[in-house]
Amino acid sequence: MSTDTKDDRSQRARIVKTAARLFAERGYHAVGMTELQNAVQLGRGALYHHIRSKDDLLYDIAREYIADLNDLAVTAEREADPRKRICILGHHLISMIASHQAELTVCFREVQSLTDTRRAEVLALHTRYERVWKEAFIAGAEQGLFRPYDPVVLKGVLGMYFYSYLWMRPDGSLGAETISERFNEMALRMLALA
Amino acid sequence: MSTDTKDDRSQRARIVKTAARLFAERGYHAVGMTELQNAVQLGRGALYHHIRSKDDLLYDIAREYIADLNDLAVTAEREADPRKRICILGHHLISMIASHQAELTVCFREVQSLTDTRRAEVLALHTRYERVWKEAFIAGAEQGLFRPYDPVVLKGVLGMYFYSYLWMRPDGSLGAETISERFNEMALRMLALA
DNA sequence: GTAACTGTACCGATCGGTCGGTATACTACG
DNA sequence: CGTAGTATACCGACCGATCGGTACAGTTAC
Repeated sequence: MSTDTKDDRSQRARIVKTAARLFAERGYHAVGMTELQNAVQLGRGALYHHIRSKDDLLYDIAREYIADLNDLAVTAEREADPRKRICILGHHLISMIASHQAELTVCFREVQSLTDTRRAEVLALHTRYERVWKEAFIAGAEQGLFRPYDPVVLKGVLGMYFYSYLWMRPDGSLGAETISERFNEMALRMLALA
Repeated sequence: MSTDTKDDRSQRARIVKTAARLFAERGYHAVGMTELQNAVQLGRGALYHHIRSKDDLLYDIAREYIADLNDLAVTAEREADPRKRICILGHHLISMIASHQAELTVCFREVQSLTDTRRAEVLALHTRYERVWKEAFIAGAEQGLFRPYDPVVLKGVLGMYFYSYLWMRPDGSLGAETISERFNEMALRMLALA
């Protein structure tokens, strides 16, 4: 009784979290609804009482976390110094990956599994996020702090950060702080004038 | 008649190539054998005359291309100068991704879809490949050319290169030469002594 | 009562894979 | 020459299992 007033929302959150973990571990199409229902210890009917469809589950995960990343990016844009802005963006990104690795793994790796319309929507959010980085690079170049803007440099820097979702371990000896500090330093090296 | 002597091997190669493309585009589990048989314009029986199973198809692709990468890495190890060795490794990696993007996408993204034994085997090849890079970093550090070895730097550099399988476009304006040259320069910056 | 929550039995569709059988080409034997 | 034998390439029907999703009755909380 005491634990039952929050049921609906908390059950749904539990389902989404578990789904994200399973999708990240084994891939969206490899995970069946039977497997998910066993993981959350719910019958088929109960499971579908809380969610609309498997596709919606994926959509919700992929959309929410790239949207969160964009929200953080907006706050970074207030920083005028391009170097500091890069560091804030990098710190936010690594922190998000560290604290929501499964969800961001789904976000990065399973976009292709979304239906056409939804994939386009989520990809637009990815593009928007990348644009914030790009504009920081351009601002730095215009102020004479960075080398002239080069899309290859942008992709390289983003690759360095993004790829961490594949190797970072939440219980590993390397904390998010350590990683983001070193990555930020490397990013600034990559951007520095020759 | 005139085209039929080479059938078996070339048909199989065609199937593997098509499968790699489909797996890269939509994911291993999302691609059905019916879709593959339509793509190669063969009946079900004919398809299974050339391959043993869907899993074998994935295994063959994932194994062959990471093995090729390792073969190239072995030749790079002959280079004594760590800086040049990095450049050779980077050039080979980007060239391989550019020329076999679909296969390497499968190789990087679909390892998880392999059965346990095979996944372990392929992952061992990935580890071996990464070790070649690591040893180049360590050699450079020992010779006083690079900063002391740091696993975060290794992951960052590898992320920069690897991530290109997601954004590189074979018909794009950026050639493999351009990309690897700039990435190599950035990698050396990341490794340079402070 | 009623509205939220849950389990079970079930649906059509699709999954990877196998089956018996056919067409064609090459070889061997007379 | 003919013809029987063998191997390869191929087809489409079909298999049991599982897929995502639904219907509905039962239970619980207020």
